[in-house]
Amino acid sequence: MTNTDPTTESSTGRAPAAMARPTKQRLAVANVLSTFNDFRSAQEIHSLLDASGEKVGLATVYRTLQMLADSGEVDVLRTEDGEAAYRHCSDSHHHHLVCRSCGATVEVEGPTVERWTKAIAAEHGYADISHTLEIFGTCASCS
Amino acid sequence: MTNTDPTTESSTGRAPAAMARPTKQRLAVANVLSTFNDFRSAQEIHSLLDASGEKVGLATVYRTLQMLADSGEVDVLRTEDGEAAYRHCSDSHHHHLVCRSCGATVEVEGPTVERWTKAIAAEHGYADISHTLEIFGTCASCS
DNA sequence: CAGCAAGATGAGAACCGTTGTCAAATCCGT
DNA sequence: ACGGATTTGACAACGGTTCTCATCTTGCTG
Ligand SMILES: [Zn+2]
Ligand SMILES: [Zn+2]
Ligand SMILES: [Zn+2]
Ligand SMILES: [Zn+2]
Repeated sequence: MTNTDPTTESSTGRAPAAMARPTKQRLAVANVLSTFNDFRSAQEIHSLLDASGEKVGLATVYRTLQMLADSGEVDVLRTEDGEAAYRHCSDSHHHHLVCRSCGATVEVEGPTVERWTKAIAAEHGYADISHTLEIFGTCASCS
Repeated sequence: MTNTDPTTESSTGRAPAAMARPTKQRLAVANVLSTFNDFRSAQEIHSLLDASGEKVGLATVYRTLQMLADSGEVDVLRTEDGEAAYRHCSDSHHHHLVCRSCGATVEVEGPTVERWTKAIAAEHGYADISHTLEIFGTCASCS
């Protein structure tokens, strides 16, 4: 929320939501991002690029990911051990139901919990709400 | 999937709530934890100990915090930039509403989200449900 | 098309939170 | 007090992320 970016004052006015400059590398990153639906680490994404023949420096991958995250084009989350994981921003916000023993994951969503978090937050005077939610259990075939 | 826990505890039930060994250092850490209500980083906690005269090695602080977290005596969460933050925890199941800028934390709870997670999980055939949920926002005084 | 300045890139170093190492200190039951 | 097991702490090592900066590219102008 703090407006700390002095570089956005182009004479032509507000920049559109498009990528600042569609360089080969940035397109490559954006491209890999569209090949998977789960969250992957920056380094993993770098490897994917490498494996697919695209040669993009690790620093550039980080920079691009950060940039896409800032512009809201990708979702970011932190793994339990502190790594950042990225995923192309899907239109539907959802959570994960993960099997504790085999890892089987189901994507779940619903307005109930979304409403609840917003309500609770508003009730306490908090604004600009976001949340993280993971559900763990034992799946049918592991019971 | 990840089978990385060799310390298989007996399936007899809940872990005992007692601290393994109440050494001077562990008590000191547990003590500082009771002096604040928001989430603090391990290093911050180490500084607090230092400032209060208690000399506890950084490694020990990390170890103790980890241990308390594992035994459920403290809450842990990851800040946006990947650092772990700790806070003394009340015994009842609850979630946190955390201010993104000043860290002010409110414990929240309610049957709604509990019911929702159980229902969703059951709907997908998952049993023995648990969940993690954190809500982030900007508190009233930081707006 | 040549020239140019702002912007982007990448190899590697720097950073920083966290974890590992291991000798020395401490604890505890006997 | 004794001896074995546990814990501690200074410091090294690690891994993810960011910084640095010399070297390209890009987009544009004339
Ligand atoms: Zn399973
Ligand atoms: Zn949600
Ligand atoms: Zn809950
Ligand atoms: Zn605040």
